[in-house]
Amino acid sequence: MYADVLVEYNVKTLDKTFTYKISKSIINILQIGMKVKVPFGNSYINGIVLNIKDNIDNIDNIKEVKEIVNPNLKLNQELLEMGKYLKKQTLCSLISAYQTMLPSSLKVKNQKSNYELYDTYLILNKDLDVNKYILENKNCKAQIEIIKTLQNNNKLLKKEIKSSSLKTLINKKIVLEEKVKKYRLNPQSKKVQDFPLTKEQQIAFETIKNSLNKQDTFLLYGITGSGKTEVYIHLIKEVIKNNKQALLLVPEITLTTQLVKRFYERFGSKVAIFHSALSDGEKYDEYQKIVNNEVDVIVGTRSAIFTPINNLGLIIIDEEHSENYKQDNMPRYNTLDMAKFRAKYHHIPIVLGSATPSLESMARAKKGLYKLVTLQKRVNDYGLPDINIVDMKEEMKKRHPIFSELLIQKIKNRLEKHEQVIILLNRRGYSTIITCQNCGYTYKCPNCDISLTYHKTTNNLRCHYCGYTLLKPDKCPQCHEEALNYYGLGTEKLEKMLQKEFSKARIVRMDVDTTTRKGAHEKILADFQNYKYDILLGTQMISKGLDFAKVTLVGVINADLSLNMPDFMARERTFSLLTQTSGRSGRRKEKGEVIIQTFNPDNEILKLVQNNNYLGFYQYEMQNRHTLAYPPYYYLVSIKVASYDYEACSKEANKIVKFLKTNLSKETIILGPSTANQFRINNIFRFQIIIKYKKDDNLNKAMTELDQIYAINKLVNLEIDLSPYTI
DNA sequence: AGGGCTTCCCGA
DNA sequence: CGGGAAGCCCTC
Repeated sequence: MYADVLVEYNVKTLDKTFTYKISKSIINILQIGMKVKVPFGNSYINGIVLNIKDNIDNIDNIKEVKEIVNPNLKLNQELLEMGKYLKKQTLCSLISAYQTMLPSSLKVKNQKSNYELYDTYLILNKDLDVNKYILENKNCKAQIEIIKTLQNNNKLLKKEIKSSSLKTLINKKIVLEEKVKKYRLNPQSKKVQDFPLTKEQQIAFETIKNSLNKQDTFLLYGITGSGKTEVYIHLIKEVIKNNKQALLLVPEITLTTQLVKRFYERFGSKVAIFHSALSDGEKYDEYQKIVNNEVDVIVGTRSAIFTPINNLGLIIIDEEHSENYKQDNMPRYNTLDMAKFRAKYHHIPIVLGSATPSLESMARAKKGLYKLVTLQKRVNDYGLPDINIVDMKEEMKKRHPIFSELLIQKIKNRLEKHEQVIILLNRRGYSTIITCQNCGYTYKCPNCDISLTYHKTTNNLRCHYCGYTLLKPDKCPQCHEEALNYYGLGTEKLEKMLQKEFSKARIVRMDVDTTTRKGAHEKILADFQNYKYDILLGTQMISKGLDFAKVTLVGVINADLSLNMPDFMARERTFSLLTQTSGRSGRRKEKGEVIIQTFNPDNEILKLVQNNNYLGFYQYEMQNRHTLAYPPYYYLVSIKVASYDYEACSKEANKIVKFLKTNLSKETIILGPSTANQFRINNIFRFQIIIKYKKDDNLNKAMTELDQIYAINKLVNLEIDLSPYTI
């Protein structure tokens, strides 16, 4: 018998299997999907068995596979196939596909295999006469004490007994040690009351429930506070009734502490959680729980889509519009693609939930490819907050450059009433955008309709899509004032200013800088929940999924920041961000309020946010996308050409465009090469080529070919993204 | 010629 | 990826 083994090295030239003779010692236990240690070159490395066969074409000097690394764990048939699909979707090597799918404790390269944790218990040896031993050792008081305690308790944790006499008893086999496998996370369920579903929720639940054995995709469009989670919970209970498991994906688990807590309360030890903030050991444990069918529900971030759930019954992707579902390094997979693979494999439905569905999902729902289920009301008929838009151009004149009069007055009011406030300042990314402080004008590319980015080194404005360049002007072309300004206010500075304005307020800041330590998110949110703070200030990480009863005011500082990001998705992101953030306000009886500060009060997107008009936004933005040939009307591919050699980089990028023009279909649009968004990082230059296509039968072949050609090129490196979220 | 350093090639 | 072979330069 022979085994085809995929080896651990992630190199394009080794993206194939090697055949080994299976040693007699493991021939009865070796299975496809197992991790093995094999001789390779002149050392030993790990690999995965992809195939077992009886005969081979003659290979000289065939070597033997003798050792299985961890016989308890293997990639099952579904995961093996999903890896191949992942490779096809992202053009990565098969081994890196499998590496991505496995938690770090189980990665192919990993030599350490023992992550199991045990509790050691002590019990009396029943085969020996303990009383006789006591009589014979009357002087050993400490020993007798231990024996007495054990007689009374039957079983004791070893670490509870500190006495050194224990060792003697263990050596004499009077006391035996018993190891019991232990999990690092042991959630307890609580008796909680089920909320009765509202009419809308009931209809949503029934609709999806009727498809539980079908391969349908649902778009659950429910406004903020409409109780989507409760619908999920009811569906999951239904799945469990059918003896199947449910997978609930969330964009960022550290921000969904509240959700996990809710699931722990309902389902207790039947929940496994899976996300990158877990330690290797914790991940290993949770993985084991899943492999051994010990859980009913898996809650996790995008990597949880690869967990070996044997009897999957439902996949829910919450906040489906979130960019976190796309992995932004190799392999650049899209979680929804993987979910669709699994849904097909298990013949089960997918539920996509959001208050602001992505245009793509909504377009598919409208086309009938997805089934649309809507929740239009907040539970208990709590109203949506009132949204005010404040014109900061006016405030500037009144010398209120950061906090408008209205916002200051409303915050004061909340502090007096002992209610809470959330302040959002979305300073993300580092592109510097020029805005006119007098009239709100921002520079846009005439070809691509995205904001131009200021480059200090060359003193010009540039379009990162097509390469359009403009020398930096002194005056605003619209109002001719010298009021062009670069934005650079961050949360840290804002915190200080806020504290100065409200000296007595208790303020907490939540952004990347304050949340790097493990558990920091949880602590900030718990403290805010327990009213240890009056104001929570943060970046977009405070926008999603939070539910605080006392928050009745949300303030958005500088909404223009995200609106003017140089990206065709900027409008969609802004609408979603502002709608989601607004949704944090007034989630109980007290009416909520939102204040959005902007230099563009007439902006269409902001007006749509103000009126809670998602469908209006959908129509408006679909029109834009149609005109400018962006998704969902066109699919995109992004190719980044990177090299430390500027000349080579530019030359190859042009060669690639030529290659694409001859190899892709005539209808496909090829843009570039232009300089990539981050043109020069660590002295590596990056050019970008963008492909827009509707249907191109040649695309896959051309991309694979390109990838092959550049796999061996050491001077130039290609980063191909077949489903970019951002370009 | 032979040592030392870089590049190339290949793995079952 | 990583070890060994081949290729290449340099020296006393």
